[in-house]
Amino acid sequence: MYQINILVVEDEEKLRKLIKKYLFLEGFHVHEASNGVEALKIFDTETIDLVVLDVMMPFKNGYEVSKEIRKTSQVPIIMLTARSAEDDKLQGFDVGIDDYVTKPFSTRELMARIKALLKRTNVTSTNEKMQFGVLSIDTGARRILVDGEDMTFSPKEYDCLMYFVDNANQALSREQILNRVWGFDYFGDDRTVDTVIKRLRKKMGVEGDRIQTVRGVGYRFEV
Amino acid sequence: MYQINILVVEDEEKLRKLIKKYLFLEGFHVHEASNGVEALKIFDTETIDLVVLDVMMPFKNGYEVSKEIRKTSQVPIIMLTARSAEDDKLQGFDVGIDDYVTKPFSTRELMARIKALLKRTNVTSTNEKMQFGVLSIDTGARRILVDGEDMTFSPKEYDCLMYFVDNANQALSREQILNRVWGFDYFGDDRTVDTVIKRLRKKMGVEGDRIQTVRGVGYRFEV
DNA sequence: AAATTTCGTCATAATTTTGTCACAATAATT
DNA sequence: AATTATTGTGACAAAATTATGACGAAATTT
Repeated sequence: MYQINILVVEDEEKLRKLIKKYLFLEGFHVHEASNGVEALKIFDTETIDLVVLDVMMPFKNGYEVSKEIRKTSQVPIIMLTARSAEDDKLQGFDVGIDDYVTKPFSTRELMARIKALLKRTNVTSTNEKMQFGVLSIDTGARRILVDGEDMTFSPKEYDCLMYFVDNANQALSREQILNRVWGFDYFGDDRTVDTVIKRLRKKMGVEGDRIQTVRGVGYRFEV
Repeated sequence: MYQINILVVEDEEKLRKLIKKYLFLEGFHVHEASNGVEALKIFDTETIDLVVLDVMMPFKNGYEVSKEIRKTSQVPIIMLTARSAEDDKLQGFDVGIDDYVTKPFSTRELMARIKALLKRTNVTSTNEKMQFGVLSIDTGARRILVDGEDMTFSPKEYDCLMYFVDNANQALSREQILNRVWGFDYFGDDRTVDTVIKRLRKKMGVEGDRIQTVRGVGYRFEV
């Protein structure tokens, strides 16, 4: 079963570990960050389904982090606030926070809020098996069959294909692809994408031309 | 068939006998202790697979007992708490409690929790005999034959393989493996997993390449 | 207490992935 | 048709990741 990925951003280690443990017991896959910079880094490199974010943190506070995240993503965010001060909440909803939990909170409450938010945002943990012509994708196994043959896709190739599949029939610019697959702090050339596309098409065999070139823009995966 | 041994530590005799009865009906072998000192004594002399531990007990309370146990063992522990007070839980996870049941509880709930925890910690009672090519696994005897030859797997190797078998055809990240096999609070390097995989593959002989490397992620046991 | 086994880390080797470049091919524009 | 812009592709070296053997510490057994 595919696990839901939750990023916990909390500088206080003890609390972070505690939250992690509870989330783990609930079957979630947990990523940890002890500060904002680390959080953004993880967020860019991992597929995160929900973020639990402490407001009060050294260097980069919760609002700044969420503002950064919101530049590229609509991932659900739950904020942990120390006080129940209303102005905190107001400020938070402004920068796109989805829900709040006020410290001190019970873990039960936090779990309930997380589950509710996941439900609200339709995040599901399905071990999907998809089929496109002779192309079979098993996300749980992270395995792809082409014509029944097990085909090894490199991480970049796999992530790229997943991005295409998630956004089938949509023209995706090289920049979009770079942001999502490489992370927004990637500095290389636009045309790196072309090379990965080349390799993808080759490995996908006859299904390779599901990846259509959208001249002047980027590519599109057709279903 | 090998029976799972459960130690029930509860000073109130009536409740203890009740729990014992239900556990017995579920096919478990039950050891009883009415106080902490007795519990530790039994724990040292018997092979115990799981402990059900009441918090409130005269002389030595549940936390003290679990702290003692944790000095030498990672056996799963379920705590019975009188109140649902969260601070109880916080304290408990600190001393290594795996799960909680709040009084009053239904026996059905307790049984469910126990079974879930046993599953989570890979304690199995079934005298299952599995076969993967020339690899035979007898979980009851905790024995593995490779090509008919009895092969000794170290605890880590065995646990790791069991985790793989339970999650066959699933890509498992190093972190997931660490969490399950090493325990949640393990602090070492990710790549410790690699070393165990190396040893596993070697001992598994020709079946060794059932453990596939999933680049950028971890490993997958293929059936 | 001694012997044995297990375990984690490290260094190094082997392998795979990845980005870039140069040039070819193709499409769009003049 | 020629020119220009954009994309396709093979080759290659650097970078990243994984495999593996060795070693000593820790744990377990004798």
